[in-house]
Amino acid sequence: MSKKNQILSAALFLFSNNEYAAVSTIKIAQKAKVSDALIFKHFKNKNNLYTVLIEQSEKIIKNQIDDIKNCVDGKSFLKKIIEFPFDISEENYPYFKFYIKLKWNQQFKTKSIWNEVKDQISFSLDSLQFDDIDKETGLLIIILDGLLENIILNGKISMLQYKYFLIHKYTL
Amino acid sequence: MSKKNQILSAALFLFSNNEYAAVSTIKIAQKAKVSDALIFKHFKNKNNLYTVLIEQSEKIIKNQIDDIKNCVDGKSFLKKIIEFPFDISEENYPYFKFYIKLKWNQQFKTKSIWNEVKDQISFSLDSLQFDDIDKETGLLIIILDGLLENIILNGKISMLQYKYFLIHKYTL
Amino acid sequence: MSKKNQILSAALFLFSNNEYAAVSTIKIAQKAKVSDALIFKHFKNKNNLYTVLIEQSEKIIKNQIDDIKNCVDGKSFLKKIIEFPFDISEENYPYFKFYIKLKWNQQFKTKSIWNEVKDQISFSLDSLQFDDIDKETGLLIIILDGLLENIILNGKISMLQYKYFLIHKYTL
Amino acid sequence: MSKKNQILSAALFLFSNNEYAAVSTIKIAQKAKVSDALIFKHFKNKNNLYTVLIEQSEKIIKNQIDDIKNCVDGKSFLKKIIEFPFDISEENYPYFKFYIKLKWNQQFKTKSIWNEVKDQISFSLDSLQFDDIDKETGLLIIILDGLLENIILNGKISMLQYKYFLIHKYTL
DNA sequence: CATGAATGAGAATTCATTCAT
DNA sequence: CATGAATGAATTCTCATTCAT
Repeated sequence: MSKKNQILSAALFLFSNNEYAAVSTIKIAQKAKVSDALIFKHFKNKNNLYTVLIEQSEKIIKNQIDDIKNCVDGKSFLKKIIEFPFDISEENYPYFKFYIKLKWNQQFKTKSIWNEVKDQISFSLDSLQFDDIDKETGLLIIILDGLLENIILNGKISMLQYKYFLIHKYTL
Repeated sequence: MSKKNQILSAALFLFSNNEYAAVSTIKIAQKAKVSDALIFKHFKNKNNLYTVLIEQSEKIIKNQIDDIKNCVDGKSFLKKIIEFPFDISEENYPYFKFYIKLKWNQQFKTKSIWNEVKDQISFSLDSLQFDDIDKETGLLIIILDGLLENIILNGKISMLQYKYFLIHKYTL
Repeated sequence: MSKKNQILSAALFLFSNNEYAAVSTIKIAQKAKVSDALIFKHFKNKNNLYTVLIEQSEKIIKNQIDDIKNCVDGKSFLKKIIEFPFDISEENYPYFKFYIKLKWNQQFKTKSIWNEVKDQISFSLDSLQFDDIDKETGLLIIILDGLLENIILNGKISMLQYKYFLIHKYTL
Repeated sequence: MSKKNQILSAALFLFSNNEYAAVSTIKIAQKAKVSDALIFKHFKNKNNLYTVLIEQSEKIIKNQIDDIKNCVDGKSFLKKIIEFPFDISEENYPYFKFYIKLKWNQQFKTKSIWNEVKDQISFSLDSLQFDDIDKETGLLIIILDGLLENIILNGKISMLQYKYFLIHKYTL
């Protein structure tokens, strides 16, 4: 792994578990086994490193979401989307944790993770004869958000029951 | 308002909108129109001030929840609990924002806001002939959590539609 | 004991065991079981309290020395002066400790404890047929200083042997 | 001189003339013509800088003492040891002043400067037919301590007379 | 590409002191 | 006489960042 990637990886881990201000560049450098000056060779400043991580996370999350977008059938798409929070590889947890936590930070405007699939969710729910598609869509997103957050924070085991429960509830 | 309360109030506002480390005691003092030394007369240190705010928030949130606990009828209780996030007085938003955000902080173990009413939710759902009470309860709590978080972060207006939608969905 | 004396007593104890700057007025007040504001009612400022203690110590030490000055006989006076460091009441140790330590503090010019009896020492040594009275006097004072300092710092027990040794050495 | 040594040197000078707490890191930095942050790059904290100085002083004092230890003849060794306080190079005064003053500080246990030569003093006094070697040794050390302290605090000039006086007294 | 040395700005905290009561 | 509330100044220490090598 290149030193730049060592820095990114260390920073991601630290930022995902700690506040921005609580993660000093020195700590990042130490965790990355790199001199602290090197951080400023690769990134304009701490904030820029943070921004790069945001972009990286966005990209990785988007990629994961894209994997289920090609599902044309409504039922199987909904099943996929409900399973999504449970199927995230644990090595990607930091990206999600980091990104989701961002919503509490006023300075960064982040988009909802589900933005890209919102329409497809609506479409699928429609095909399943749901009324009030907009609200059903919004509700499902709220649920997905909750599942994901719980999994990221506490692990997937305790949440697994809800996967089957929801699949059954939506008759998928 | 006593100077101690000025400090608490300023700190709550700042902490609810910013990271712990990003809120300096000087900023708190300035917002509270008080010398920063005074903070340390009233609180052992910054962390103690933070802890006091956690306890205060816990108490205030608990009080609000308690207000709906005396509702004996299942249907009206569920209605109340769904309306709860929408009925929070805006002046209490900082307490909720502050407290809910805490879940991202590893050092502080916080309880779920709904802990105190979880049993009553189960009981009420049972009385409404729901199957799989445990999971229905968990799901509803996930939804409530999502509603609350959205309201706290973005205001209640955009979420209002979900209040009526859920009341209707649960046939209350 | 008056509160003023409580302050003086607490301050003496603390100053005798710690540096000036390491003894905060708050600690003095706590030890004296008094509010810290009271210190400034009785003393203009911390430095003044310190100065008062210097004067007090000087007086007490002078009083103790005076007790042996009335000894007219050379031999018995020398015996008395050698015994002096061993005869100090332990409750007066703080005064001595406090005062002797002062010599390391550039801002305060303190006189030697033996100043008042220097002439009498010379006189007594002369009566015992010593040559080079001035230097013998200076040497004895160096020895007395050393004894006293050791006793104050480590207790008298380990030094007791030197009392008899010196009395014998000076054939008293 | 390296900046680290500038810091050590400035700190030694300041600490040897002032209390620990009265020597701020800023003053050290100013005297060393260095930013105060640099102090904390080279030393974990102020206390660590102090500790390093203690070790340095111990080493330097030990080295000076070692220089006279190789004197095998009793008489000439005693002469050397009596001359020792007068032969200290003035540029080393701060080390001695700093180290000797330490005995008033409860937190630091320091050894007597003469520890390393105590046996040799006993041995030499024995060879000169003194009785009660132990006490004679102790007494001489008290005298040496007194001489050294006076020299360090007030300069050697006024004490010089005692050098010749003692050499004569011990018939060296 | 990589680092060690260096620093200015800012953080939390302590302290001596004042003042109203 | 005694205290609680309040503060400005100072202190130790951390941090993001720069620069020479």
